[in-house]
Amino acid sequence: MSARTRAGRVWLLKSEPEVFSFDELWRAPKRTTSWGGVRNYQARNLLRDELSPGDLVLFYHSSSTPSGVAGVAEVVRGGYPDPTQFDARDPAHDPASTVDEPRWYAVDVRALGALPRFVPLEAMRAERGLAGMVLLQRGSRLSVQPVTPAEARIVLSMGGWKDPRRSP
DNA sequence: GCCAACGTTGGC
DNA sequence: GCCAACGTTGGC
Repeated sequence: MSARTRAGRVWLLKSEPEVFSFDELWRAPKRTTSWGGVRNYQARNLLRDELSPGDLVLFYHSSSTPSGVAGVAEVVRGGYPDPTQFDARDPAHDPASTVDEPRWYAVDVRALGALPRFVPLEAMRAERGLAGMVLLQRGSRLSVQPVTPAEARIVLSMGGWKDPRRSP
């Protein structure tokens, strides 16, 4: 494993760029956002239990032309109750959820940088080393996905990524 | 816009 | 607990 990913694991987070793009994260205060509104139990479990500060994030643009990995971010705060579930005006409001027993979780994510080269889905499909990626599995829809270190190295290399956290 | 794949809901 | 119906995701 490279030093780049030594400190933590790597995740792929999907977002529709028309709803929230990597560029919007880049321009956000502190380049940070609360990653919430996820209403799938498998993804919820990952947000709540697995994503940890320092973990790397591949920011994937879905339902887009083309779809693909647009940028790199990092987790800066691990799972905490997703505030949107308590907000009656939020589309992700969940009336069945209570503060004492929250059902949904969010993490905070900070942009590290756009990939010098956008990595389209099609290019990832063509890469033998990425054949096992959750993203590329038939019917895969999970919006929070684990990425292996080897897969991350390939995607980051395709994108021309140099980790600013490691640069002299 | 189409539709395959998947997750959730709710009747029984 | 089963499973049909329905809603959503997301590539094309």
